[in-house]
Amino acid sequence: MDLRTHAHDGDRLAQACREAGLKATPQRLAVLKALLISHEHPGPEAVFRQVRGELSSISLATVYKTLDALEGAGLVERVTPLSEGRRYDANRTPHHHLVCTACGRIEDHEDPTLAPILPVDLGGFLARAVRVEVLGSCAGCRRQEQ
Amino acid sequence: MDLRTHAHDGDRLAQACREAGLKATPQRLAVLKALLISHEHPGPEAVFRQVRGELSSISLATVYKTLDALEGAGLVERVTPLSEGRRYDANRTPHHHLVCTACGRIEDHEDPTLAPILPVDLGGFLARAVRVEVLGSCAGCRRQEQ
DNA sequence: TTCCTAGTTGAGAATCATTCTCAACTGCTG
DNA sequence: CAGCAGTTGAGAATGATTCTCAACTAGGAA
Repeated sequence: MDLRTHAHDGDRLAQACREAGLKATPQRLAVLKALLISHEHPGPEAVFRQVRGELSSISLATVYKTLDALEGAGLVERVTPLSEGRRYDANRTPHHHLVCTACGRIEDHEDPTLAPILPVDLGGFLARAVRVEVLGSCAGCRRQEQ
Repeated sequence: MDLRTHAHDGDRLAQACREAGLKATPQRLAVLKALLISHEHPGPEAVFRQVRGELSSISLATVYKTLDALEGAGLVERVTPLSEGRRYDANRTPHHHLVCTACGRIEDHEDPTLAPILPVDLGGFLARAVRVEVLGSCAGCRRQEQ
C-alpha cells in the first residue's frame, strides 16, 4: 500500500499503523499525515510546528518518539544517513562509502564505473557532486551473523 | 598533490597547509596526519584521542576548529552529508535526493536507471540499499546566482 | 459495552555534540 | 627579530536529542 497515492483519511493511516504493530494515536496520525502532505523533507521541528495546528497539546518529545516509531515501522524514512555524527576522510580521490549497518564501520569503495560525468543538468538542478552510501553488512559482521 | 601517496613528513603537510592559506601549526599537522594514517573515517572525538598521543595539551575545541579549517581548505572531506540535522520523507518509492548546497532544499529525483540490482556482494560487503545524494544548485538558486 | 493492560504521551530535566568567547600565544611576513 | 593576524585552550553556552516517570488511552478480552 502506497499511502501517498490515496486520500489521507484517518482510517487508512490508522490501519497502516496497526499493521505495523503501532497503536493508532491521534499524534501518530497527525505526524504521518504531515509527512505525507509535505514535499519539503521536514525535520522534527518543522513537523512539530505543522502538527501543532491540529493538535496544539502535542510535545516536541512526542514528535521525536513518533518519528522514531514510524521509521522503525518502515512507514517513513530518514533522508540523512544512518551513520551517527561526523566522520572525516582524507582520501580525496573520488570514491563511495560502504556503511555497515551492524557495526557502523565505513569502508571506502572505488568504482570508476559509478562515477558520472559532472557537472550535469538534471531538469534544472545543476549537479556538481554525487555522494553514494551503500548500506549493508561488512564481511566481519556477516560472519558473525551466521 | 595526493598527500596519501607520500610519506607524511611534517614538511610536506606544512606546505599543503600553507598553500591552502592556513598556518602550519603543530595541532593542524597532527590532526591532518591522524586523518591520513587512519582508514577508520574517524570522528572528532576519535581524532582527539589519537592526536593527544603526541600533543597532550590539545583541546577538543581545537580539533573541531581544525577539522573545519581543513575541510574548508579541501584537504579533508566529511563523510556525512552537508544537509544539517534530520530530515524525513514519507515517499517510500526508491528515489534519490538532490540537495541544494545554497538553500538546503532537498528535491526527490526518481531515476530507475540508477537503481542497481540489490542485494549484491561487493568483495565481501553485502550491499542491501544504496543512498545517493546529488549535491548542486537548484533551479531557483541558479537563477539568483546569475 | 466495559475493563484491563501494554503502549503512549507530555513536561521538564538530563545528556551530548558542537560552537562560542576571549585572553594568551605563535607562525610567518617583512 | 618585531609585529600582527591567525590560532589555541579552557570553560561556558547553545541547541538538538534523549531520558524519566506519572498520567493517559487504544484496543483486545470478557
